[in-house]
Amino acid sequence: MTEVGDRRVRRTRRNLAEALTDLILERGYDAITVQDILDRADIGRSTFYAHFRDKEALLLSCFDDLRDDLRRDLDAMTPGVELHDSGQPSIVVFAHAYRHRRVYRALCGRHGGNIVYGHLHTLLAAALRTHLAPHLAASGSPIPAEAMAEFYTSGLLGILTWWVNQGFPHGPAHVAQMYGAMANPGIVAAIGHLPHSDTPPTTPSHRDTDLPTE
Amino acid sequence: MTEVGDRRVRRTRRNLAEALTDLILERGYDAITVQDILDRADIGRSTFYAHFRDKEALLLSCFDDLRDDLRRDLDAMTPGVELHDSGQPSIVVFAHAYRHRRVYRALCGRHGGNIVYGHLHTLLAAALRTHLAPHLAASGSPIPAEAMAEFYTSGLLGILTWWVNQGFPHGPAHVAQMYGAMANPGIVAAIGHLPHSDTPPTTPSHRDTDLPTE
DNA sequence: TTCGCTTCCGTACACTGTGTTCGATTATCT
DNA sequence: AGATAATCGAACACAGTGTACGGAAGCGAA
Repeated sequence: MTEVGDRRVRRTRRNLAEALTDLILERGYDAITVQDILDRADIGRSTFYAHFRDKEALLLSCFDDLRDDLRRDLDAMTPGVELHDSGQPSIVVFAHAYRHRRVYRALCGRHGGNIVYGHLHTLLAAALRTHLAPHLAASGSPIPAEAMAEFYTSGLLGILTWWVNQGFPHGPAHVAQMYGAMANPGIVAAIGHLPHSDTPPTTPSHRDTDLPTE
Repeated sequence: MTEVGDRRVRRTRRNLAEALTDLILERGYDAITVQDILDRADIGRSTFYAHFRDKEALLLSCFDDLRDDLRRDLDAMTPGVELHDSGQPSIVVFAHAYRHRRVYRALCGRHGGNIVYGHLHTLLAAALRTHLAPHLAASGSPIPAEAMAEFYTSGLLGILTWWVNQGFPHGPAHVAQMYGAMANPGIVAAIGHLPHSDTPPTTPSHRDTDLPTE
């Protein structure tokens, strides 16, 4: 498709992405027409279709940047080990969301529609499955790995969207700890232990290294 | 609007509902046009709009019947007590889904779209909040009730949709037990105990009262 | 059965939004 | 400065939506 060397191309894509996220936050994704985006971004109709097939392609393009970023952070974790009591994958996700608050508000909030949610769900489920699989295999748990990944992925996304929709209270570390307090006991029960956990996850209280609320 | 005493009305609504769920299972909700429903149901265009404002209204009408049924089942539980280790609200939901497999497959499966999911989420979150609130108040947990309801609702819906999309393996009791095995340890950790639980939920093995797979 | 009422049908229509085409114009890179 | 490539804008065909209305037919009750 179009290359990224040209300044005009960068300007066009940047304007379109910004217009889309703006409009999502104002009216919600479903209520937006292509013409709305064009007017807001001050971009010609034919130009838009030279870059994206439709509205959804633009949305996914916006999401892909975030997605690649997040995947890099997730892949940076050592799989199978270093599951602290706060939950390794979750803290990465929450920190990432906090770092890109505005985009998360648009894409993962109440107005974002289900498209992004589905893709994010797939991404996180794969990451969780990778982290859980070795432990599950060793413990002989009767619960299928897919079901576990499904449960904890949905729970994580539930807390994430709740956090986003509330306007990011409490800072990422605190939210990650809340998630860990609810998720880890179940994981311990299924696996039998939690690698590298010196403190029992049943009583999370002090040790709060939070950033101030936005 | 239209009354329900007339045989023609019942026939129209029944045909429309059946056509919709059929088409959802075949192509997915988003790919369906009103005209498609009309052709399948053999109903005139103007007749459709005499009953429903649009496609979504028809979908919600289908969902409302289920919703009322499920809510009755949920309200039949004594709030605050009788939380077995399998998880009271969850077993009700899973049993209800199993009883209405076909509709759940259409409305809550991969093809159902996000509309139903959102409404079901709201309903279940309210039910869970009702069940958890008294225990949370007594235990002084640092986790806000909204966050807990969000987490366990999302997890429940995650397992539910996974179960639905897999074609209902394992029977409702078994799935409810899986959910309980993952969810209850976290609830115990937050609340401090689980009312009326004589057996620890950490090792769910025998005691399977399942129905055979469909 | 017949009467009155309601629903249903079918067509036609206005309208909104989509995605494409193409020649003219303008910005960018080298 | 000149070749290249992106943008613009207007026009177009198309699909789907929701409404209006007159005639036909089914329904419940007497």
